[in-house]
Amino acid sequence: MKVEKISELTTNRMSVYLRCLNELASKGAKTVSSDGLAKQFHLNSAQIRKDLAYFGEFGVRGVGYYVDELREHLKKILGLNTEHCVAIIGAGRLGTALADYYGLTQTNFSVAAMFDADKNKIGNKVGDVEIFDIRDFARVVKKDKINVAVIAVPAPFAQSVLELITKAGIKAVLNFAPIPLKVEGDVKMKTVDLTISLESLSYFLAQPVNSNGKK
Amino acid sequence: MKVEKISELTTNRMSVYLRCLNELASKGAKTVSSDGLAKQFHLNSAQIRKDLAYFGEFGVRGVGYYVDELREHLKKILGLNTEHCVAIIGAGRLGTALADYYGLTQTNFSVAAMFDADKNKIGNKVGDVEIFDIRDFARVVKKDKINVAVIAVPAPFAQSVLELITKAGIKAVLNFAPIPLKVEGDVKMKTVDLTISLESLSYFLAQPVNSNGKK
DNA sequence: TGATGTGAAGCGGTTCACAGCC
DNA sequence: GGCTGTGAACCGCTTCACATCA
Repeated sequence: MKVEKISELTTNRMSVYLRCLNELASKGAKTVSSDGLAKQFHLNSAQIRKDLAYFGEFGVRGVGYYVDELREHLKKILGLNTEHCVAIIGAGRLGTALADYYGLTQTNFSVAAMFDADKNKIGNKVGDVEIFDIRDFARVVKKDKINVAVIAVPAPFAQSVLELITKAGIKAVLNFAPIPLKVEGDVKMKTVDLTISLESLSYFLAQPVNSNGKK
Repeated sequence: MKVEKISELTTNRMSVYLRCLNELASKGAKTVSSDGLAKQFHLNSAQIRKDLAYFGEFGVRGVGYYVDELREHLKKILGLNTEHCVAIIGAGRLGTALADYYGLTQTNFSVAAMFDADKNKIGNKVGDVEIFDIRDFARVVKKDKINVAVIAVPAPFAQSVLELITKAGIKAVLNFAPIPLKVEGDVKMKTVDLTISLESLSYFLAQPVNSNGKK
């Protein structure tokens, strides 16, 4: 185990490993080797070992990893042993879909509040989640101990929403607005940009295919 | 201009550049330098030049790039000069939200059909888009000339849906199922995994913050 | 023997720095 | 003078290969 900076690529994979282990556990597996994991889930065994080794020596030589034990380690590493309270800013189609999506599938994240500027939406509920006036953002964040924000507003409003989020002291942001945003200070933002994904697929479709069927 | 393999990171950025140029054009800019682009949108000027140079010599030394001209080049490179027909598989919350999302914002993509296995949903419409029986997939794909598929079904069904898509001859897939999928043959798949994004944010939140406010 | 943990090699992408051109 | 296009340097991630240990 080394004390060095962990790359985001590694933390992303940690999340994948946890998912794989959950599946193995549900099938009753007690131990698994890095090679076994790699084969089943199309991963690279050396990478699995290296990623895990950043955080500790979880394996047993000649045996592999104990599934349940490693799951617990991963949950702790990923901070999934504590509950996260999520605010969704933007109660349009995307925002409301996300409200349900997280609520249903993610046990460690719960959507505590939604926000919008549209008077017709304020006060309504999406499932159990109330839509608040965006002007009450800081107050509600504080009251409900919200520590994750999701930006689901149209692109032109995204930067100012991000600043609002930053001012409220939230450190983790998931952004769906298709626009480069400037992040200030000690805030982590992840952007999910569907336009980029689609246009990149479009690029692929526009390429001539070789005779062997590969690019 | 070199003849070499273009990385996906580059094509992703091409999409970003196009967006930036669209914004500049709407503000009436006629020319822009790589440095100007970089400064305004928090990019790297050398990378912009290098990315563009993979596809041609679009710039003029001492001047920069002509905005409208470069936009046209980028659209053509990204295959955005032709219409793409999209099928969404899974008419749940996410699928229906996406149906509207694309229809509203993306001019070169149009959602032609949705699919589900739930008899109660089949025949209904989301906006203008009809929900078909998943068993009619191949037929509808052929009839409507669908060339992009979106997987918005629960994880356990995703692999078999992907195989259905592949069999129907579709080459571009956008996957929202949080699970590693095995892609066969000449198919390009992009995965948008919200669980990974969230858990990676959770990891960040779990880290101790240094006194200088940086990691 | 079998699988981990890890130094070293390999590879790909980013950034630098400058020659070349308008 | 200003900005592009690009070889070279740099950097970080991935993969290999093996010493190490149960």
